[in-house]
Amino acid sequence: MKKIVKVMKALSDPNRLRIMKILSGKTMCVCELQYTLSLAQSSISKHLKILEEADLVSSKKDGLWVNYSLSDTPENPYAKDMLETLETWLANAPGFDDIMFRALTADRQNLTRS
Amino acid sequence: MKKIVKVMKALSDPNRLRIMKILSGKTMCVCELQYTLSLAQSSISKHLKILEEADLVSSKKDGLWVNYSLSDTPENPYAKDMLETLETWLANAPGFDDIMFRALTADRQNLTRS
DNA sequence: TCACTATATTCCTTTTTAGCGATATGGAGG
DNA sequence: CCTCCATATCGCTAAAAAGGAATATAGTGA
Repeated sequence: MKKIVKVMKALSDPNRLRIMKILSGKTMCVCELQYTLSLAQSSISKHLKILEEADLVSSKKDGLWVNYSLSDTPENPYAKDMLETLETWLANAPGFDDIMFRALTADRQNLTRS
Repeated sequence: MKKIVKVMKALSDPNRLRIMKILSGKTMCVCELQYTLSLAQSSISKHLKILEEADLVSSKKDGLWVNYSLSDTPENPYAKDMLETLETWLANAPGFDDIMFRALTADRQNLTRS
């Protein structure tokens, strides 16, 4: 039951749903999500941690960057079910257009000083 | 997207999940839920309101009592999906034994002064 | 080793939520 | 109309969650 709560809580925040929607389209690093959502970097990191602890998202280091994507093989069965459900929901739900448009121009190369 | 958040938020609280579990077994009035969950009456009412506004639960007056049950024909499609999902989840999830036992002895006749 | 960069963590503030007691509402019966 | 009861709502307090700025961490390249 604790696990159900964890997954539901993770999905009950608009910005985290936006992250799920974005990641359903492509893998992104923290800075790209930060740009897309116009949130502070620490806020993005915190949201990602909550999603990762709910087993909805997984991360993989790539040098300095950390790439986040939807969890491919979630151990938490509730997360697994919700990932399937979200696939349908987020594909059709309104209210994501502006974010998805912004996501198109999020490119770590341009967001970086190097 | 607002509607998704509403449904997820409604399901991200342990006591509201307990209510969903109990109502999946039988229709109950507020005082029976209050007895089963050992919460203040006002707290139960508030939880039920949140669940009802998410379209997960519906109510029907019966004299002085108000009977609550799982929403039979939810208008909110996300609520509909989650009701199906919860049917499986709650049937198997651990952590509800004590509550379900208490629910067995919840009877409005014994909880009432009349 | 040093400087630099992306991300994680900490600290603090503001907002939201859960809980309770007290009061309000509305139906039932005298 | 008046009283009683089940439930809903209000007002408040305490705890949790979201947000940002600042700092810590860890990888990279010189």
